[in-house]
Amino acid sequence: MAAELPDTTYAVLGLIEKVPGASGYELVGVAGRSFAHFWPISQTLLYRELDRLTGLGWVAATRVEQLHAPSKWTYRITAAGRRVLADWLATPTPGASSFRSGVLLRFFFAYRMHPDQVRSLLNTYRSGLQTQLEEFTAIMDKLAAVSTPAARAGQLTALHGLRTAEARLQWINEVEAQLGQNDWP
Amino acid sequence: MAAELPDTTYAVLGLIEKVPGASGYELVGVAGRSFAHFWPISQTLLYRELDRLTGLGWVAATRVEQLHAPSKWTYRITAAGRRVLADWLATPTPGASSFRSGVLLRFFFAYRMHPDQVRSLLNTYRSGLQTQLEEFTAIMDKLAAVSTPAARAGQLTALHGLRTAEARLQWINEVEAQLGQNDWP
DNA sequence: AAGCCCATGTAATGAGTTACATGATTCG
DNA sequence: CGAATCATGTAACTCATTACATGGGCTT
Repeated sequence: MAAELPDTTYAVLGLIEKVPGASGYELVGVAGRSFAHFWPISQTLLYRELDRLTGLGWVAATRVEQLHAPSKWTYRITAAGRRVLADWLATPTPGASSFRSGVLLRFFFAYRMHPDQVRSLLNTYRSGLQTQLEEFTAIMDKLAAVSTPAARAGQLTALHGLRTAEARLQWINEVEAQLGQNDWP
Repeated sequence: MAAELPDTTYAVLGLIEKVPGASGYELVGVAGRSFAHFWPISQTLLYRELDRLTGLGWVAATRVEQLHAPSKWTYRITAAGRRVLADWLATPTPGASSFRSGVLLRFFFAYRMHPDQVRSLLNTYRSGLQTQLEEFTAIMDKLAAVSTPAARAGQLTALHGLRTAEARLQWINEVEAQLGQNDWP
């Protein structure tokens, strides 16, 4: 059995299936606007995965000359690629998820900080979450107009982010309530 | 200014301040049982950070010979270490957080899968979240008995995980309701 | 004797990032 | 002319993981 590939590889593969004939540059943009919220990747990495996928024969690259812009490579999924993508989608992998939060880490060690400092930490967190909330809401609104299955799925993943952000904003309120009662030190 | 250090370094530093005189081995255990939920680190990495921290003079290492167990190094935070820890805690870094979910990634591309397959994906997710929920609840219960500031902080970070898991379980229910109406294809 | 806990470490590899280079075209 | 967009890539680096090695003591 070949070495297991990272989920990032399949993420790019899935994106190519979803947006056929796109260039690497375009895929960077789409990735940034779609699954970046729960699976961020950098431009360099995406290009590397493109190389890997073509090497594996899971996608086919075609050179396209353009008149009013530089030439580019465009990508399409192959039959083999479609097969492995379906396999990967059907593979249950509960472990493949990671969450790292700098704010929470600080909060965990903030037990002897001044309450005001904790409050400011929470405010930083809150504004970040509020931004997320707006982003996810915007995505849902935008996709509400489209009635494709892909848009449905996108809407629901956005809803996941929305619900998560809401719950965490609620958590901040709970914590602040305790801070208010001088229940901290 | 020196190169910026990863948050992991400060995580270990904070742990040493919290558990003075612990050995590397013990710290691995404590880290796994405490902040691993929002900042997982491996054994090797923790040992590496220990080296770094002693090299920087932020912690002091002392050799301790034991009668019924192998000798060990124990660590204590220094005055300099306490200073940088306080600085780090006060530094707002909203960017330092990352979330990657294999389940969500699959869900995003699952728009042409059979509803039953999606359901099974959601069930995998649900059982993982339920496990988390129990873990966080257990932590909160255990810490409820302790009345130190550190335990308070630990309890509240556990609550963060709890609220997040609850919201996501709710999300699963929402999605399943839509699946039931054959609203998927 | 087998297996677990304590205790620390090496080696190899990989994923992912930032910073930068290049060059064309289009728009104000 | 300068800035933005399109388009791809190199280089260097670091964080982090997995797998493995070692060895003593304790327990069953």
